[in-house]
Amino acid sequence: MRKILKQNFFNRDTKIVAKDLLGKFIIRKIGGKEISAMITETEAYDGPQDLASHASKGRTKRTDIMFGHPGYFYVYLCYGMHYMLNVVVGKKDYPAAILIRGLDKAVGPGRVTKFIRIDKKFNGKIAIPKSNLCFEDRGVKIPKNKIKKTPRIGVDYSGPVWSKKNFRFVIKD
DNA sequence: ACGATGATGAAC
DNA sequence: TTCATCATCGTA
Repeated sequence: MRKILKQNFFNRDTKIVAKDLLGKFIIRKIGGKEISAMITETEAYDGPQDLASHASKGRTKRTDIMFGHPGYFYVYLCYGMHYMLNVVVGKKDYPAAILIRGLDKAVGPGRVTKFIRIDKKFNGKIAIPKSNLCFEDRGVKIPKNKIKKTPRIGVDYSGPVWSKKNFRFVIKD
């Protein structure tokens, strides 16, 4: 019996969900085949005040998805060549999302989307079992002392407060 | 160390 | 309509 993560998994505190996603598997169905990999690195983008988050610009056509219901994907193009895969968390009207930065088979957010073949068509889609992109709990538990917290990558522009927050979560080793 | 490459948001 | 900027990566 497979345990695909339900929408309520994402309707919790951003940092808790970011930590809990470590050790979970991302499932990508292409045709009859399935690609899966364990999540090893995440980053939290939490709330309208977070200057590193696109949502700090307010509600725009781009950020609208982050203000919506949890469990939806936010995918956008960065540096003109890499798609970033995020999943929206928290209750409706509270803008927050988690960036999937690394898998056991692909390290770096641009490589992640290349590896599981994500593009902007996934923006606004929901992570449910029948979707061709969702998350699964395979019973892997990551003990607390195996989780490393660090500042987020590539967000120096967000100022001394937000760029220094330990919102990045990595499995050690 | 740096260039590729395009969507976004803000200013004009 | 134009402009600076960017949640990165591969090559050097």
